[in-house]
Amino acid sequence: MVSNFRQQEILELARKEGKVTVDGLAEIYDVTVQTIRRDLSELAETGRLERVHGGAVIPSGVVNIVYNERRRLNEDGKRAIAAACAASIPDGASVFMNIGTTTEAVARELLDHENLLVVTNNLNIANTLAANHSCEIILTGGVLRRADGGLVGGLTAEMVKQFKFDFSVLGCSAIDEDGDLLDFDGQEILVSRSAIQRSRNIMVVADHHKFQRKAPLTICSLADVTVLFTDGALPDKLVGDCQKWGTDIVNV
Amino acid sequence: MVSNFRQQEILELARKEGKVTVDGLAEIYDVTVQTIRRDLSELAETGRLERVHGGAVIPSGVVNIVYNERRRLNEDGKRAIAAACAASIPDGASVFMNIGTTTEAVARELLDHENLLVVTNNLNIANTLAANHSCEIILTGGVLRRADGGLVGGLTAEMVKQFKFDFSVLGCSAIDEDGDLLDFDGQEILVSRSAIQRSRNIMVVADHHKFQRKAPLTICSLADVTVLFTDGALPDKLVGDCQKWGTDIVNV
DNA sequence: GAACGAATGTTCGTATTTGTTCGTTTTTGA
DNA sequence: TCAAAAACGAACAAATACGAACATTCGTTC
Repeated sequence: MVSNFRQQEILELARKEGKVTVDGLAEIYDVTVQTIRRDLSELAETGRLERVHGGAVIPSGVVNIVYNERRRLNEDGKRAIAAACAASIPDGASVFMNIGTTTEAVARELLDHENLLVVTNNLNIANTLAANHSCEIILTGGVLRRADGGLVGGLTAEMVKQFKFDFSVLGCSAIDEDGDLLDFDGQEILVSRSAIQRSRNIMVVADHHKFQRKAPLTICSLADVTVLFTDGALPDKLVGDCQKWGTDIVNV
Repeated sequence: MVSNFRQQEILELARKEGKVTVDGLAEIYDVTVQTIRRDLSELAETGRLERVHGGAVIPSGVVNIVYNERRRLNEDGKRAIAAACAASIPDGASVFMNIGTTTEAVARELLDHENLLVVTNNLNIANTLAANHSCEIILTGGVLRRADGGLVGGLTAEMVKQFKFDFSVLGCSAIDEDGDLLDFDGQEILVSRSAIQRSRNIMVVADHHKFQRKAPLTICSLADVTVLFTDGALPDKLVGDCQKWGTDIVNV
């Protein structure tokens, strides 16, 4: 589904060479760089190429473009949240981590921890933490979802139930004003709930955007959570509720 | 997600050479060392490289050095075997693939196939085939073994039993003169056997070195196999046996 | 042949990347 | 252990690439 003959050829060229340049293509086809940019933008939008400064390369890896963009959203905030969360996980702990860009940030901050046991349904986290040699990594089985590197399917929740964790590090799609953790994905909710059941400490990582979003399904309430790590002010009412519930809030 | 051409190539170079130097790269790309430092910093930040004074090395990641060397052993032979094997797998097939450098080579040859369903306990295969967008990938759960990117543990075999495959693509540690497929790892044997039970066609990929090696545990006999793909002459006796058993031999 | 739409070219303000400089940190070798 | 050399990263300026908006060209349709 390319909108012109150039795009088809650009794709072939990129596959053969591994990359294409804006200037090079402009010369080949004798058009302006702007036209080539339009072609590359379209190809990148549909995920066929990955745009880089000066040209484009073949897309690599598990995860699609949208997710990568989401990963960049409030990157610094997520890193700060992740650092705080990682700091409160001691060496030797057993940890569950679910799907999400913020939990992935936590994984990166855990690279220097020692003797962790990490169970996850997130392929990206497994790939990241593989660099930490003292960390035992257990992947749940499931269908690989390219959208976010998640492993989904009925068996995942069952597998999680076999463990007992010191910590669950959970991300979610949204948190509403009542303090309910929300998500879009029904199966992922089952996984998160199983993890909550089997964990001594529930850590939720959520940047301030999550308080402005909505999602249809409830994972649990902040009342069930041990600590919430975030990077923005919560509504006053929620702060009060958390105090009542005994839910700690760490605001980085 | 790389932000420029260099980074992509730096990664490839690092994977090939095991390391890259700041000065060397600056010379190759005819840019200042500062620019290279920025590239390496970015790659290190996302965990793709590990920064060292004067350059960078590949992170001690999913797969250890020994395995990488094994992967290079008879690389061309394995690719030829893999190409033949992939050629006899039709689009739309359901396939199981186990741990092993040769099965990984098959995965690379399957990148252009369409609508495959691939079940595997090999993280490397999942990462490779993720680039094939029309391929559904199912990972078995299990403990990540860094030695070879395998997912091992009691649950893997159970999970495999839930499927029915058109093809199993199996590697093994050795094949002895009686035609028995051998392996070092007890759990992996259980996985392979489960796959064999549940597959309409068993394809074994094994380069000629496998006929000179020994391993303690038996997976099954070549009599149970549909096709053997290899790149060297088999002992005459074994050729005769295979004819008797109805096991095809494809010698590339 | 006039009206239209798609593709491309042109212009311009913005964003990103790169080179340069300089003070600090790490490595090396005595 | 100490000093020189090398490598490093931060900060700033220059060069380059970028995308949006608008103009132009060319083929179609009425």
